[in-house]
Amino acid sequence: MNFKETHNLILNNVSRFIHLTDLEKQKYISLLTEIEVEKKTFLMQAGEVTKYEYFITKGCLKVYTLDKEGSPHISMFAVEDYWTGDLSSFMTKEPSMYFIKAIETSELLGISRANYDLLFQEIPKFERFYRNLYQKSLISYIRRSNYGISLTAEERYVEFKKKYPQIVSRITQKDLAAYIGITPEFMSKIISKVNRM
Amino acid sequence: MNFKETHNLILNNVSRFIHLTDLEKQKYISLLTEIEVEKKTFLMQAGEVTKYEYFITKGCLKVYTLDKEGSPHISMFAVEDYWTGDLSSFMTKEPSMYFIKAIETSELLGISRANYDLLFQEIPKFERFYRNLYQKSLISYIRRSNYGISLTAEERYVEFKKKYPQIVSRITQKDLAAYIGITPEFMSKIISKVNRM
DNA sequence: TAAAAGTCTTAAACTAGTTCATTTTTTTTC
DNA sequence: GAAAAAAAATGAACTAGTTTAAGACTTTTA
Repeated sequence: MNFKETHNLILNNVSRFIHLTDLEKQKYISLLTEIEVEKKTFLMQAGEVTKYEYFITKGCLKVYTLDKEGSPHISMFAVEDYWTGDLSSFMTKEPSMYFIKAIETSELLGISRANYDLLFQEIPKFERFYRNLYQKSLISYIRRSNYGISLTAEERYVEFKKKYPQIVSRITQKDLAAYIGITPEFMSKIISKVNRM
Repeated sequence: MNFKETHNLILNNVSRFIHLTDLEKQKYISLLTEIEVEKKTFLMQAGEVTKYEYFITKGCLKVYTLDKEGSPHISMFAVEDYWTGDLSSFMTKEPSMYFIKAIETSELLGISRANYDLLFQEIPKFERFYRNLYQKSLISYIRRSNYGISLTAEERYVEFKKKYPQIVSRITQKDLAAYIGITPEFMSKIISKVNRM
C-alpha cells in the first residue's frame, strides 16, 4: 500500500503507539485535511475557536499568547513530526488565547473536532494512541512547569539549547527570549556570557 | 451492588469519562491497593522508582523536588478526588526526582504498574478514561507553564487563591511560596500587600 | 540594490524578588 | 499547659532581570 510522503510521516508517528491495518490507515488518512501556511502568516489567532489539531510535516511554527502589556509569551515551537494546536479551545469550543504563526512556510495535516470524535468510533485503538501521546506531552509539561519556577533564566537557556539544538538554529533570539520568559536584551546578555565561558 | 465509601469515590471519578458495568467495577477495584500515609511522612522519596499512581480519597499531600541548593519546589498539592504520583518514573521505571509528603494524614488508592498494564487488557475502555484524564491534566499544565513565565509572583498568588481557595486554607504560606516559585519572605510581603488592598 | 524594517548589542538607571538576620506568633509535642 | 519547634513578619542590603534609549548589523521588500 502506497501513501503520499506526508501521510507516511503521520502514519509513522502513530505507529509509535499502535499498529494499524492498511484499511485503517486509509480510513485515518481520509479524516485528515492538508494545510499550508506561508511564512509570517497565522494558522490561528486569539479569539477564534480552534478548528483543528495539527501535525507538522514540514516547517516551523510558534504558539504564543500576548499578555496585557502586549508582550508575547511562546508556549511551544512546533517543527516536523510534532503535534500542536490549542487543546483547550479544541475540546471546549471556547475562544482560544493563542496565536499560531509560521516561522517558516509550513505544511500540516489537521484533524477537525468532528473527525477527531469520529476517529474513536471508527478505530477505537486511537484511544490508546492519544492516551500515550497525551501522557508523553504531560510528562514534558510537568517538567517544564517545574523548570519555570526552579531554574534561573541562564539555566533554562542552557537546558533548552542542550535539549533542542535543531530548534535553536531555526528561530530568532527574540523568540527564544519569549519562550524562556525574559526580555530580548537580557537574552542577548546571557548568550554572550555563555559563549564567553 | 455495594462498595466501600472510598471505592465509591474512585468509581465516581472514573464515571466522568466512561461507564462501567458492575462486573467491571469489581474487577477494577480488585486491581487497587489501599494505602494510608501519616501526616509529615513520605509516600515516596526522590531516588526511588515509583511503584504506584495514586488517587486521594482523604487528606492533602505535596509533590516536590529539591534543587541543587536544597530548596523545595512544589509541583502540585493533591487533595480528595485528585490523581497524583510521578508519571515519568511510573512509565519509564527510572528513579524519580520527586518527594511526596503528607500535609495531613491521608488515604489513597494506588494502582501498580503491572495492574495498570493489565487494566487495559481486561477493560479496554480504560484507554478512553486515561486519554481524557491526561488530556485534562495536560490542558492545566500547559496553562501553568505559561503562567510561570508571563505573570508576576503577585499575579500568580491571586490566580491560585481564586482557583483553589479550599487548598489555600489547608497549606502553610511557606508551601504556597514553594509552589508559586518565590521565597517565604517575599510571599509574606505579597500577602500583606494584597490584604491591604 | 537601495531603503525600510526588523534583530542584536551595549549601557545606565531601575524594580521585582532574594538573602540574611532578628523578633513575634502559631503549632507541635511531651 | 509549658517548652520546643516551626511558621510568619519585618527590614536592610543585595542581585537577577527590566526598561529605555541609541547605534550597528542583517534580512526583507519593492
